[in-house]
Amino acid sequence: MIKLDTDFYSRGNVTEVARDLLGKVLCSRVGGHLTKAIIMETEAYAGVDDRASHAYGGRRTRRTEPMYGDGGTVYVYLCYGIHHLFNVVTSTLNDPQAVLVRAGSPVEGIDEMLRRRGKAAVDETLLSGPGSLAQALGIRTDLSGTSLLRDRVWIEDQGIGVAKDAVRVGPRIGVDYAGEDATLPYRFLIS
DNA sequence: CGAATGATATACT
DNA sequence: GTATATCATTCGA
Repeated sequence: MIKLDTDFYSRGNVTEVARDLLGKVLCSRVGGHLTKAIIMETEAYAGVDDRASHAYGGRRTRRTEPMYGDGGTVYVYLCYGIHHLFNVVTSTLNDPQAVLVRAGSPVEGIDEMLRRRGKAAVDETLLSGPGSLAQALGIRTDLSGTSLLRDRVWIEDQGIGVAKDAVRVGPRIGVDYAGEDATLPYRFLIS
């Protein structure tokens, strides 16, 4: 049970980090509740050259500021007015690369996840979809800009192995507006 | 399949 | 400062 550190996040290769995050355990301690989930699906957002990224072309606003932080910074933002999307900043200062966590598998604090999601029993939709995942773990925009090296949100390596042929790669979801960059194989998921 | 939803970015006054 | 188009989605038919 090892908390991932800066070396993991700051490798400077987003797609590699996105791939390696599969099988890791995303943990949060919010409102006194501990929740943990195995990461099942990720997407890489490759900085200023990626049209799907908020930081495309070096755009820099108050919302995207955390993306320009050091590796291991948390970037949470609101989409469609409702959904909180959880991202992990990879790479180093002023190199805005990030990994979006899209889906997970519940490990701990399941009762609390159910309560936050308004569900009575675990089903496959509990942690599927970036908005749902963030909601179940209690992740909201107030966590944006915090560090994964602290104790509110972090990621552990519990030694869960992911076979190479169990990883599926494909184009990212919901980024049609990004033109050619929408077809890049930046999406990773465990089948 | 289609509507809801509200913070944010951008272009104005 | 104010207005409006936009959006890395979800849920209910």
